[in-house]
Amino acid sequence: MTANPYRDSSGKTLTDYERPSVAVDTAVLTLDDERGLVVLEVRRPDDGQWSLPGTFLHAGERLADAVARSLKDKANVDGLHPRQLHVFDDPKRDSRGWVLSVAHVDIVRSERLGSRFDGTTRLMPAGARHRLPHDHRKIIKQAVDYLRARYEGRPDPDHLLGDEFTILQLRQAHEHVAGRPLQRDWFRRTMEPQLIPTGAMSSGTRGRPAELFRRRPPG
Amino acid sequence: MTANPYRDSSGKTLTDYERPSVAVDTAVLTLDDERGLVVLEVRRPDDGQWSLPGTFLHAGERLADAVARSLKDKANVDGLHPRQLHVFDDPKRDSRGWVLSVAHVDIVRSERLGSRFDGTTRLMPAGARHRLPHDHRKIIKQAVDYLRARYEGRPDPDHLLGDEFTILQLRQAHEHVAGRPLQRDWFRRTMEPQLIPTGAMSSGTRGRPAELFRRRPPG
DNA sequence: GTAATAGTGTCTATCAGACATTATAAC
DNA sequence: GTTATAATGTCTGATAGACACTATTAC
Repeated sequence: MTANPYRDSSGKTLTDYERPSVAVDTAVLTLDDERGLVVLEVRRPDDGQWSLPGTFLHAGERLADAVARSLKDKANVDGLHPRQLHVFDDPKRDSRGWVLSVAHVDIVRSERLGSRFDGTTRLMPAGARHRLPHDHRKIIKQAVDYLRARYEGRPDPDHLLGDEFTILQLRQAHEHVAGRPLQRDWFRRTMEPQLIPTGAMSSGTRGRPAELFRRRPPG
Repeated sequence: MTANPYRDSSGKTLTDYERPSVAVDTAVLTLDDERGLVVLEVRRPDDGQWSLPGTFLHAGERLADAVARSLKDKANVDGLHPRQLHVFDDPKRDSRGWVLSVAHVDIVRSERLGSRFDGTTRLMPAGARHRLPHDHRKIIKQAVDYLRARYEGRPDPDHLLGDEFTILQLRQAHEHVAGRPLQRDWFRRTMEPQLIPTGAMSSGTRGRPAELFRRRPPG
């Protein structure tokens, strides 16, 4: 028996199967000085419901490209590098039909969201218990869990800070991600081996100026 | 404006979009006394190629159900509880067309694979570098990484052993998953608080009989 | 008896956590 | 000078890792 690339092993062609629509939904997080971790939400034009930005996958499109497109179209945000979290596959989860949704996460400097639309986007605390459609609350929880694990022990892997920063700035970013205060001495001692001092000093601060560091390239 | 549940925000209906086929592929792992972690492979009837068992998602089907169906049909194995790993989404990854594949992992006692088909299934070491289609090597690597993280510090969470076992049996199972020897004293001391002694003893062994334990219910 | 494995005791090096001290800026 | 923050030093309690010793079986 020769292989027919357009048939699977049961002999059916691909189009013999009904196929699901595939969507992407993305939790875009950033830090807010007062509120800590906040998540980007967009208002749907049809029913006014706030939700995570998402879209249907277009023909032949990569998931990451669909995420980028949805963020550009619905929030006017670009340049992100989303990572997959989970596929939500309950056939009844979307009233519009059979829709699989691949949840994604990314976190960016808040300035990267400066271009976002005014009236149709907002930033809400990641822990807020307000109304969201479908599985979006679960997505946010998974996104936060993912980031907390990712940030443990590594100096700001997603560049929430610029290339140079003081250890205080680094610790405050990590505390916002972790959602709890971190021990000052221990934080410095675990991070410093992974940093390179620049020699330059911070200025305009209250007490003794702090040294500026940059991330040590892994390896 | 009222919401139309059968249109998305751009006004297209769901059927206006081309949809991908969605497949599942599963790395089913078990322990082999000699070879350590081994993975279940099936031979495709059309071209004789060995690969991870997989199938296309049927209309309205859950991913976990498709995994269960593929394992029953292609390997005569059932009763598994697969977990998602990753979606492979390269539009050109499958020569038969546009196919997204959701990779899954599970690990079971080897007796659970006792019913598997003779000529069309085999167990191969998870680290073997033999030829596999598509992204199946990546799936196995992710599966092993997932299980190693899952087994760290917890006594056999996926019940590779029965309800009762000695600490030696437990350590050997963990060593096979970890792919390296584990320290005897430390292993006992971290595991024992998570175990309940049954009072019964192992018998028929070489040296002093070992006490049998069962897992302590979490909490 | 010997060999083999189970289980326990103890020492050490490491490290998270806490606290104290010194250094250097703004005011 | 005082106040605030940075940076460093030191102590302590917990624990991974190593080793030794005792206990109990098969042979």
